[in-house]
Formats: sequence, C-alpha cells, structure tokens
Amino acid sequence: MNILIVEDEKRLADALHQILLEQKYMADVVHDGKDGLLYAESGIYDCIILDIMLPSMNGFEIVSQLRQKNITTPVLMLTAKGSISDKVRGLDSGADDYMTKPFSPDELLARLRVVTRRKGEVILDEMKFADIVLHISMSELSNEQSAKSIHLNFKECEMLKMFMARPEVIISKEELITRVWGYDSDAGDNNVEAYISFLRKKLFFVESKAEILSAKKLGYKLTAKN
Amino acid sequence: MNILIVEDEKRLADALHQILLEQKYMADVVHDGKDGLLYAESGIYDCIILDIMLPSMNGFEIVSQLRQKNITTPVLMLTAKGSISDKVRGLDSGADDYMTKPFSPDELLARLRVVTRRKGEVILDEMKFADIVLHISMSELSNEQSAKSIHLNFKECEMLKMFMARPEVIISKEELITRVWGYDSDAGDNNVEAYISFLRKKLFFVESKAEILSAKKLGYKLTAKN
DNA sequence: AACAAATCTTAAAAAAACCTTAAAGGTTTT
DNA sequence: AAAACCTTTAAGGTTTTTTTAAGATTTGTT
Repeated sequence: MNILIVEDEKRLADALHQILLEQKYMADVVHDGKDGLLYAESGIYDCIILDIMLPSMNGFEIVSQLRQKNITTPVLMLTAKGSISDKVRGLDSGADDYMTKPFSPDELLARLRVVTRRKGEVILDEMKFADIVLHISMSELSNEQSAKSIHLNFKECEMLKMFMARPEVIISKEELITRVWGYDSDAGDNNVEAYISFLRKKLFFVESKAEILSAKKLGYKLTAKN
Repeated sequence: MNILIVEDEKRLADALHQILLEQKYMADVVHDGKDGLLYAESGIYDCIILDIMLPSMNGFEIVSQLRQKNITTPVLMLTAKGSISDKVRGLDSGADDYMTKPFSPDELLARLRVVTRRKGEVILDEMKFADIVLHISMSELSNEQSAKSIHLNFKECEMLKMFMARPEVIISKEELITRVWGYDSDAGDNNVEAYISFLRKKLFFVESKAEILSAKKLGYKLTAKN
C-alpha cells in the first residue's frame, strides 16, 4: 500500500511517515503543493494525505485538479483549523475524509483503512515505462519483453519509483537523497552514485531498453534506448 | 543558478546576497522597483526575490507586469507585514511563494529550492533564437533546420543562456565571468575567450546561422547571419 | 605598413565528477 | 547461531570538464 504525504511541516511529515512505515505502508513525502500535485498525478498511490495550508498551492486546489483529471485516488485532508467551512470546502472539492490536527496515530490509521477500503478495487501497484514494469508491493522489476525479472531492495525501489514517476526528467542528486535517504540524512553523492550503479546493473540484467543517463552537475534521468 | 534580489533595505539586501553566495548561487542586487522590473525582464534569472515595499514601483506591480509579458521566472515575495491580505494579493498577482521578515537563512534556501526546482521541470526549458534551440535541462543545443544537435557542458550552457536571454545585446566579459564563474572567481578574460571559441565551434557544428560576434573592448553578442 | 593590443585557437595539464567494486557492519530471516 | 540480505563506505579507475599557456590571427592606430 502506497501513501503520498503532502505536508510542509517537516516534523509532522516525518511523524506521519514513521507511523505508516511501522504499519508496513510505503509512503512518499513531499513538502510543497505543486510537487504534491505532480506526484499525485502519477496515479500510483492508494491514498493521499493532504495538508490544506501548503506553499505554492493549497490542498483544495490540489484535490480539485486531481478530480478534474479523473484521478480518483482517495484523499484524506489534514488541517490545523477545525472550522466547518474548511470541512465543507474540503469535501466539496473532492476529498474523501477530513482530519483535524492534532490527531492520534490510531485515528490516522483508522481513517486510512476506511478510506482505502472504499476504493479497494482500483489500486495501482504497478508503474510502467518503456519495456519495464515495477511491481511496487513486491519490489520487483521486470521486463515484459524479455520476461526477466529481479528483486529490488528498498532503496533501489524508492529510487526507481522516482525515476518512473517522472521519466525523461532530470532528477538531482539532492532530490534523490532527500527522498530516498530522508531530508536530514548525511548521505553523500556517492551513495546516490552507488545505487544508480546497482539499478543500472539490474536494468541491464532484465535486458531493458530503459536506461539511467547522467547529466553532469545536474542529476540523472530515465530514458528509453532507440 | 542566478537570483535577482530586489530589496531597498541595503543591509537586508547584502545579507541575502551573502547567504546566496555561500550556497554557490549567483545573485544580482538592485534597490529600486523600476530597476527591478528592468532586470527581471531580461529573463536570465532562475528566481527573483522581491520585496513588496519599494521605491518607485511596488512588488505587486512588478510581478503582474512580468506575468503580463509572459515572463514566468519564479518570484519569491518578501515583506515585513505578515497579513493574509498581502499574501493573497501577492499570490494573486503571480508570485510563486511568499515569505515574511524576519526569516532564517535556512527558510530562505528551502523556499528557493522548492520554487526553483519547479522551474527546471516545466517552465523555461527551452530557449530559441534564429534557428537554434537550447534545451536547458538536457544541456543540448540543436538546430531546427539542420536537425543537428550537440551536447553542451555546464559552463557552455550557462554562457549560451546569457546570450539567448538577450540576443543582439553586447555582453561584457566581466558580466560573463561573474555570471558563469562567480563574482569572486579568479577567471580571466582568456577563460571567456576559450569558451566563446568552444561555443562557436558547436554553433558551427549544428550549422546554425546564429553566431557570436565580438565587439572589441566591449564584449560579445549573439546575432543571426543573413 | 608597422606596431601594439586584443582576440582566437588549440593542445595538454589539472581538476572535478562520476562509476564500479569489494568489503565491513548492520539487520532480518532461517 | 548461521545464513542471507541490505546499506554504507572507501578506494581506485574512468571519463568529462575546466584551466592554462603559447602561438597565431585579427583589429585599430599611428
């Protein structure tokens, strides 16, 4: 189960992340509204936990844009204000449930279960690009053509998810570090390089025509050969 | 990464400049609203940090004029007042984010990263002049007519960006140095000359009719033949 | 035309960025 | 307790980028 957390308060975001990880959910965290929309649009999430007050684009807008694009991922709205008008507005714009801060981990998990059970049928567990498929819950990378597949470990999988969510886009080492190792980690560039190397080896193993190219000083991107 | 600071309080402007330089951003500072608009219109900046209260033209006006001219450089608004109405007005007029004084260097840098990351993905990824196109995220120079293209390295790309942002305008070596090598670099004129030479070779390779002419003692400019 | 100054070009040296691998230290599973 | 697995780290190698310097060329001036 894949959750997207869109929350700019880093302490809260981390706490949420922690709670979810303990329950064996996978979670991605972004701290900014527009980024949130970008990630949400990928359609790979089973639920989006969405703060209302966000830099660059607020939660209401994000939900309505998602719904306009026919993306039906369940949304659990989060806010410090408990005013009725916010609640109404949130549900109006297309959110599925609403939770006021502060809340207990149990409350979060309960609401999460309710929200995700409802849409239980259309869960996207796969990301595709070129000839490869990433089976997220199984951490398995496979090639539809060659019928080869291989297991990815956690960090490899997180990293490949980022590339597959935004193929052809250069992603900086810094961004990779904050997403895969955490925003306050002391991982260095070499960590990224090592994992890029592991991923390349596995892409090669499954005989994919997808490859990770490096753009010096800028980062890496996923592309398809030919 | 190029930042324009438009801030009339000189002490604050200097402090901002310092913070940015430490993080290896390049920054230009102007203290007046109209100057700010003038500089911003050049389109060469990756972000504009803009005070609201300014002599001769306020921040709101600057942003809306920029947006009217289809200049989409991200704008980070700055103000002493933290009133909601200011915030709404700022975002309405086209700013991307908003920050109230006083703020910590970390907050500034965080917001800057968010605001500029977005740019790399969607906004301003291509610059065109005559028959050439510069794909910024790919660091690739190509010619639409001849269908030839070639990779540019980081400094070549930064330099060509400057020329393409202001075609037909003579840009001095000094300006090129401060932009591409940094304000405190010890790069000399010959470094610029060498890179001009590299760029010319690549323009020739893609068979472009765009060329870089030198204006003795003044600098260089980009023009189109015929 | 002769000179000086500025610019151009190029090759090679130096530096920076990147890649790969192996090994060590954790963790989890068997 | 052992085995299997995951992650980090560091070192050495490769490639790319940047600097440097020297000689050639152009330009403007006398």
